[in-house]
Amino acid sequence: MRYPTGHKEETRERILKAASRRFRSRGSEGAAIDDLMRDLKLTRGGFYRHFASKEELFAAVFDERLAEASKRILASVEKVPQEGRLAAFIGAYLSLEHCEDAADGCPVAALASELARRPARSPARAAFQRLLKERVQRVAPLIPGDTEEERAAKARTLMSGMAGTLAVARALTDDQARRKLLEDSKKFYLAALQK
Amino acid sequence: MRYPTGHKEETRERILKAASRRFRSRGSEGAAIDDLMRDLKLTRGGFYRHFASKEELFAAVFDERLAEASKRILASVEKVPQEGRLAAFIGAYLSLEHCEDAADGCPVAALASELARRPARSPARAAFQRLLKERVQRVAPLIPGDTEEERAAKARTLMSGMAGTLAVARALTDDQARRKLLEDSKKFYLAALQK
DNA sequence: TGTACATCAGTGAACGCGCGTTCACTGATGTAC
DNA sequence: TGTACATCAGTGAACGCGCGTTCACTGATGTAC
Repeated sequence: MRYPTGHKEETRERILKAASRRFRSRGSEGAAIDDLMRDLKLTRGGFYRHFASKEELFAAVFDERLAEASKRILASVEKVPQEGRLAAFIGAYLSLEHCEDAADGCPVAALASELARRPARSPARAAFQRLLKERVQRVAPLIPGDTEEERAAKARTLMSGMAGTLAVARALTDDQARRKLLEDSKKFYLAALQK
Repeated sequence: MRYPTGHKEETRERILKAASRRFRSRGSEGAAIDDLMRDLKLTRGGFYRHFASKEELFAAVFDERLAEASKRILASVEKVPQEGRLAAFIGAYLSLEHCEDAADGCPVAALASELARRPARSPARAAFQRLLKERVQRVAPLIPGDTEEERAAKARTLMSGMAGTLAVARALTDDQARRKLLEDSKKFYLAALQK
């Protein structure tokens, strides 16, 4: 069948979107191409018209799709008046909803330790580093600090730290303990970052 | 062959030790039983005289082996005079050596996000939760705070946060950026926890 | 304007490999008599 | 004390399954003439 103009690009986007959810909720090894394509009402063979390999898809997801994930949470923060933005960001990141929704949540919390096991020169890691850098630029302005460098340093610590807290919270089996860890950490980071 | 008394127990310990290293450096899916046993000069079949399944091994590793991993870093801290212990702990945890040695390092940093994907009632997650609890008890006394509950809460936030920072540092490709993240985070946590 | 051919996203069977798990077997030593 | 049998940690071939990847094929539409 010959498909309308833009059809291929559209399919590619659908694959990326579904893959970015699957990778975050199941890890890169837990997300099978067969399942992924079936969700989109396609079959496995068609996948290779869009990506040369699963690993290429993984890198593309970081490059083209996951930047958006961080934008969503930050966009909601920007509606809040300046003084409340840091609290809003921390509150949203360490919220129970974010904790329960890994598929649409932060890729750092879901995939950082997996990325560390990939070869240092892998495209996925390069894309991950770009994603982090962009985030720092967006988060740093929310943080009090005398120099831009100080704000950026604190933004990096905050983001990597909260990602760890979220990952641990997700691994806990006791719901009470999970809520408590999230709440205590919110307070801790907010107090530590406000002068 | 009939083996000397205690031989089986000894083999079991060797498997646990090797597995705990492999799981931390490669993740639970990246560590194959065949490779694991070959490292010990044994063959795959023998594995099942010690564990009913790979998943059982995974849980046993958390239960019997990884508690020790945290003891090592904390034991070195206890040689330091009381006032310097928190700084020593944070410094050791966020050290470049720990960052470069995932195999012998903190299991939370290496495996938390993977654990979150296992069924909530899995033995591995239960064992993980016990491990965390024990760590909190050991770390809390290092932290200033008026009540025991306050110290424990801060210990939980500190440990999960540093685990995230370590995981992100390991995923970075730029060595300069890695050192900087570790150093900045050390300063941040220390400043935030000292009254 | 009509006909023949080219295009190419998607299909689905098949391949190959890795890996968890099973199982009949081994053989040195312990135990029963 | 010597002999026959039981034990059981470890062996390695084999099984089965999941999954990434390949490939000959399809067929509606675009293009060349």
